Amino acid sequence: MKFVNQLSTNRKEILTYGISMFAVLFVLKYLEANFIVINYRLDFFIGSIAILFTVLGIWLALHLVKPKIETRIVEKEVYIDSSIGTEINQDEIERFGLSKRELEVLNLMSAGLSNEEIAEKLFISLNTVKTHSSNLFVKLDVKRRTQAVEKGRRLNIIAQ
Amino acid sequence: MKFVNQLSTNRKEILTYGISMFAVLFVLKYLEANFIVINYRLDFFIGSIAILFTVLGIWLALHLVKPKIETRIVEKEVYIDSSIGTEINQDEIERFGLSKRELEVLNLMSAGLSNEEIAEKLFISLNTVKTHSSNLFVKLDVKRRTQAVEKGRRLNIIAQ
DNA sequence: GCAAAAATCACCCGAAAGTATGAAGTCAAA
DNA sequence: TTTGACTTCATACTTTCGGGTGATTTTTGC
Repeated sequence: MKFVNQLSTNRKEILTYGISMFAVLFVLKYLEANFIVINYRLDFFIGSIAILFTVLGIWLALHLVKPKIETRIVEKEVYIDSSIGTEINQDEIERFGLSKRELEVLNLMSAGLSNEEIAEKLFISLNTVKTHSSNLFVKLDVKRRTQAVEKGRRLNIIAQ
Repeated sequence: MKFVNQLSTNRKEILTYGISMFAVLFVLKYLEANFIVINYRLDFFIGSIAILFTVLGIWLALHLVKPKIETRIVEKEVYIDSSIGTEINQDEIERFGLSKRELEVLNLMSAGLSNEEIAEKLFISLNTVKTHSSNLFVKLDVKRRTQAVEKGRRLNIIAQ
């Protein structure tokens, strides 16, 4: 199928889906055995199933599709001062051993986003953002996000 | 729901989905009327419906999700005078009606200080710092200190 | 193929930040 | 003189941040 190559092999998602599907089918079997729904309103019943699994499919797709963009260190304008270079200092990034994700988090931090907003933007959970930022603080040897931003800006790690 | 805002209002897709859904339900009604499938293998039947609508849901999601805009790293080099960039914009300060104290707090914030540290530095209580920062956020129309710092920097309100 | 690094997520807990509200003193301008 | 902006502080409350820990999965380099 067309979308197969767009899907990642996230087993947890698939497992969750499988379990929910079996759970629903199990309930159906129960209902069938007890003649509660089946002889009463089959069309309504089928409709519910359809809607339910449509939602499930949508959920599945949205969680399995890999977000296309990974890195977006966007620099609309690079202001170049005649004396001081405003380019991003790759050496400093390596010196502090910052990962790609940590750098993304740092940049979004400097844009004033909360952890929650960063999580939404990067399609990851709030906890993960916390982990990244926590590691970032250790690596940069700072205590707060404002300090991290300040240091990152000073070292030209952040897109100005 | 969470994914709603990720969806575009593509009416053609929705229409197609609606039509297919009704078509399937129509077929079901036919089968029901003719007692072909219903009494035979309901579980298999339901399973098919589930799979069918799951696929439909996946298809729907994949076609409704807004294509992520690929952001290119366009480096537009803008040469500027070193004097202009570092000058504090007094007009902007007045435009937002920032007081002297609020400005001090903002500057210390941008240096990465905590409210506690700002309080010590300015010889005022923590509560007062909170009041100043709170008023500052209202005036700058921001929600967080990081946002305030970002905006302040962008408007050249903060000493670089 | 396997070990290391990176990325993901969860839970708990305390600290810091931020909101809301009220109040009181200073000081300049109307 | 009184009005209004500024500064100061407090209490109570909610939200967000950050530390610590542990775990799984994915990616990557050898």
